[in-house]
Amino acid sequence: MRAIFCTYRSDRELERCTVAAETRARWQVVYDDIRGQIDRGVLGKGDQVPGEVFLADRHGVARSTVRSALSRLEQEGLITAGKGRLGRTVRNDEPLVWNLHSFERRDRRDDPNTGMDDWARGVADQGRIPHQEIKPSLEMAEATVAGWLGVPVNSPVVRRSRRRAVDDRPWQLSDSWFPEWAKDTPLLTHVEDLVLPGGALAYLGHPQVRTRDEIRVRMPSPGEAQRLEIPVGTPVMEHVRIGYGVDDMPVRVMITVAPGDRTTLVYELEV
Amino acid sequence: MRAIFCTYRSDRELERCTVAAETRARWQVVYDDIRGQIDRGVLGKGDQVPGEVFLADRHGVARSTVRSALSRLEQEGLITAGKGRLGRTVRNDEPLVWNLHSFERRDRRDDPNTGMDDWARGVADQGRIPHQEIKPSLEMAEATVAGWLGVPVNSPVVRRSRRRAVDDRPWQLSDSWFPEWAKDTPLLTHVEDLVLPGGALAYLGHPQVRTRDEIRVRMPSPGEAQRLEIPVGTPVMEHVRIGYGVDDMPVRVMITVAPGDRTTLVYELEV
DNA sequence: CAGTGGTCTAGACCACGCT
DNA sequence: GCGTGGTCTAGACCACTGG
Repeated sequence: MRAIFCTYRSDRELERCTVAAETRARWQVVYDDIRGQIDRGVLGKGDQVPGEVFLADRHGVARSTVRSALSRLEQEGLITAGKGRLGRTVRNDEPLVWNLHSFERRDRRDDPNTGMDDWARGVADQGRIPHQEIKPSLEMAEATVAGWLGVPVNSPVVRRSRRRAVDDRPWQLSDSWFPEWAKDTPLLTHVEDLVLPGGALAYLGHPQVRTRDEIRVRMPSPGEAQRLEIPVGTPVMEHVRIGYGVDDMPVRVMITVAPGDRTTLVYELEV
Repeated sequence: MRAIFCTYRSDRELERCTVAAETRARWQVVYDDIRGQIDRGVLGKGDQVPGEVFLADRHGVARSTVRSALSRLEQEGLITAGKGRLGRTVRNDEPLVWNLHSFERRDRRDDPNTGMDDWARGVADQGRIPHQEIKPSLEMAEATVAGWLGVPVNSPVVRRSRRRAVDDRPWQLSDSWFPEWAKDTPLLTHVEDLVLPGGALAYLGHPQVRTRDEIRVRMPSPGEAQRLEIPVGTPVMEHVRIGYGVDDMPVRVMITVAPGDRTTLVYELEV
């Protein structure tokens, strides 16, 4: 029983693990080879990963064994596969900060001059170009949304479905749901950002006085992966914000799905 | 455009699917079969997934083709693989709510009677059994931590490394880092929860008056996956809380890594 | 023991995209 | 054209676990 010491360098610390030689699979040897090169900086961000046939030859294994190793690295979000002559490359993604403490709250920064809402301003302030498409619709509330909004299932609700992009790349899918009163407001008719003094909800007489945010993380569904151009091995954040009015009833529910490799959530709180 | 009819017999029902031959890979047919059964509830949480050989036979494909489909479902966190006779099962995880608005803040709920700190109380209130091990140590600050704490690189800092478990299952890895002053306090010597009136930091004369939380999501490193018993296809949340003191200097940085399938973050905010 | 998933091989054909 | 990854086959041996 011979022991092998393998080192693994994380962002914050160096770890060491001991593995029995007999238990180490051949695909793991290939995996460690590439992973080590990435961690040590031999392979930098955006660099091309050696090809499957080359690695199979070098390690003396079958091509499918190499594919097991590379597919694991893809799952972990370290590399991404191109098509044709491109080959695989080491992933390189710049996360965007999304400040959820200030987002759509007291100190919201809608800009009537540029027509940018709070989200767009936050993106523009980071030197990126925001863009969003909005599709309003009148729908029957499904169970989940009905529960959050505190209305009966299948009662009419207004939905504003957003697809947000940054620098012409898809960034977020964000759906807002409002109770029935919203059907007589621009929330149902206006297809652009609603930039109104104090925020659209306050302007329409239904200010949010309290919010509850729930954050979950999971792998994307095939549909989400397609619409957000999410590569294999990238999780998504699911952010649900429920806004409550002065009577402590929900005035809006917003469900946002954001790719994990392009998003950092921030909350700044006073104790 | 040739159509392939494939029939699949589960224990409970016989299904038939029609697929365009040109547009759909054969592993995707198998994938859609199982995914559909999960989505429609034919396969419930905890149920056993049909075996590889069985599926290969029913769909008339090679076993490795079936494995491609099942491995994709594993990546997406829908099923999990057992060993030996167990086979694969549909995943079944109950997320635990972690309220980060109240966590370690003004309304913290440490309990001197039970010796539970704020986190443990939050878990116990949800009917689960919390447990944590703490390892304090004096270390040299790495670049990341030094930057967050606002101290020189390689200057001495106190680290309290936590491994939290719920119901005897690993739950979080949480490391707190304190500036040099902490080396003369129980923060460096006490290996249990520090339950002190108003919270340890306030009691020791360095209250947090403001915090900044950063939340990121990624796939776990191999070490994290092992220590937290994270199955394939499960992302982690990385939560960084920087606490600032009355002089607006950081008094503590806490980095928490939590498995995505067992955690829901909650922030409740007043507008 | 029988059946499960884990690993592995040595081939094969294809679509794609660069040169 | 040629090398890339995507898909697929038909075998094989192994460790593990339940009945």
